[in-house]
Amino acid sequence: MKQKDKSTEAKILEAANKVFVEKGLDGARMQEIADEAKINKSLLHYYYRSKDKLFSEVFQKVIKTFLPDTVKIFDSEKSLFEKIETFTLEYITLLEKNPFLPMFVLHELSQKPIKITDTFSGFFDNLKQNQFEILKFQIEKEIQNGIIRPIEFDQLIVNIMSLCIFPFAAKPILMKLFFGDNKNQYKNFADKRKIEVADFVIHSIKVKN
Amino acid sequence: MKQKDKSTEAKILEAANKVFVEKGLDGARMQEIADEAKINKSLLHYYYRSKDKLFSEVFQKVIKTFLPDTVKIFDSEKSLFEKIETFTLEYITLLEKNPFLPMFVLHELSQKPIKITDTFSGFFDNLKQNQFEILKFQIEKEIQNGIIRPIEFDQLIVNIMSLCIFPFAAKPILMKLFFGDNKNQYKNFADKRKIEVADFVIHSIKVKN
DNA sequence: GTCTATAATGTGATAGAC
DNA sequence: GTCTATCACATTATAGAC
Repeated sequence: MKQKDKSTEAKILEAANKVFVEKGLDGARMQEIADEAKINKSLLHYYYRSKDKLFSEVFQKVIKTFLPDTVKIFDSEKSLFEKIETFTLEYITLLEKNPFLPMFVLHELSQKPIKITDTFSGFFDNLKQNQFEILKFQIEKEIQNGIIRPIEFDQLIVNIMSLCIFPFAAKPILMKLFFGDNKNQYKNFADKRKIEVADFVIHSIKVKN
Repeated sequence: MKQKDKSTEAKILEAANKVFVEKGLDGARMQEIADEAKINKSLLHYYYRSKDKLFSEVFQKVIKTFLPDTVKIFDSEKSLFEKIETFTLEYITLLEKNPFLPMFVLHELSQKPIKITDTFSGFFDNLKQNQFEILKFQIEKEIQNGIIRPIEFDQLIVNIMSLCIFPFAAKPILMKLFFGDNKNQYKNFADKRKIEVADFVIHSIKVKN
C-alpha cells in the first residue's frame, strides 16, 4: 500500500458517504456503515454522537460537490457559448464519477428540508446571489447584442441543470425505456451527452444570420 | 357529503399512496398510513399482508400515472412541433397535480430495482417498443425533409423528459437557489414552464430558413 | 480508542375477542 | 371486518471492561 492507514475518522466518513449516498438516510444502517469501514459499530457513536450527526457531516460535504463553485467557470472572459460548453462537459464528467449524487441530494432535500436545511442554509445563501450575477449580466448583454434570442435567466439555467442532472437520477428508467437494460447501449448514450447538452442548448438560444 | 363513505380498502390505498409518495418506502410507517386512513393498524395487514405488498399496489398505480399512455398524444396526424407542445403542456400539468411523483418514482427505482422491477417489468416491456416507434419514424422523416436538424431520437426524448420532470424533483433546490424560498416567485416560474419547455426544444431543433 | 454486551426504542406483523 | 393486546425482531444508542 502506498497510502498510510487512514485515520478511523476518515474511514468512517468515507464509509458513511458511500452507504448514505446509495441508500439514503432512512435506508442506511449504522451496522452497514461500520462493516464498510471495517470497524465496530460502537465506534461510530464514539466519533459521531448519532446517526443524524453523522449524516449531517456527510451531507454537508456532498452538497458542495453537487453544487460546485461555478465561479471558476462562469467568472471568466470566455463567450457564453464557450462557458456553456465547458460547464456541461465538466459537470457531466463530475456526475459520471458520482452517479448516485443527484438522486441522493434530490431525495434528501425533498424528504426533510427541515432537518437538513439548518446544516447548510448558509451555503445556499452564499451561492445564491454572488455566483449568478456575472452570468446573468452576460446573458442580458448577449440578448441585447442579438447573439442569443430573448430568454429568461432562470429558465435557461434550470434547462441546463435539467439536461445535465436528470439522466443520472433517471438512469434505471432510461435503461428500461430505451436500452432494454443493455449497459453498452446506455454507456454510448451517456457519453454523447457530454456534448449533446451544450449542443442542444446553444442550438436553442443562438440567433442565426 | 356528496360521496358515500369509501370502502376501507379504498381509504387504505389512498392513504398509503399519500404517505409512500411523500416519505418513500423506507421512510413510510404503517402507523402513519393507518392514521391517515383513520383506521386501525391491524386492518392494513388484514387487507394487505405486508408493507411490501401494500407498497407494491401503490407503486404499480403510480408508475402508470408517471409514464402515461403517450400513444394518445403521439399517435396522431399532428406535426412534430404540435405534438411536442401538446405533450409538454399536458405532462407538466399532470405533474403539477402530483408534484411528489417524480421524486418518488425516481428514488424508489434507483434504490431497489430488484424488489420493484418484477412488479411492473411487464409494464415497461409494453411501453418500450410500441409507443415510440411512430414518433421515431416521424422524427426521422422530418429530419430528412429539412424541417428539423439531425438529432438522435434517444437524446431528444431524454431532453424533453429532463426539462419536464427535473424541476419538480429539484423544487426545494430551485426554491433556494433562485427564489429565496418565495412561493409566488416560484409559482410564476413554474407556470411559465408549460410553454417554455416546448419553446426551448422547438427553437433547438427547428431549421430556420 | 476500541471492543463486548446490553439497554431502549421503534416498527412490522400476528393472535384472538367481539 | 374491526378492534386490543402483544410478539418478534431490527436498529439506534449506551455502559463498562480493556
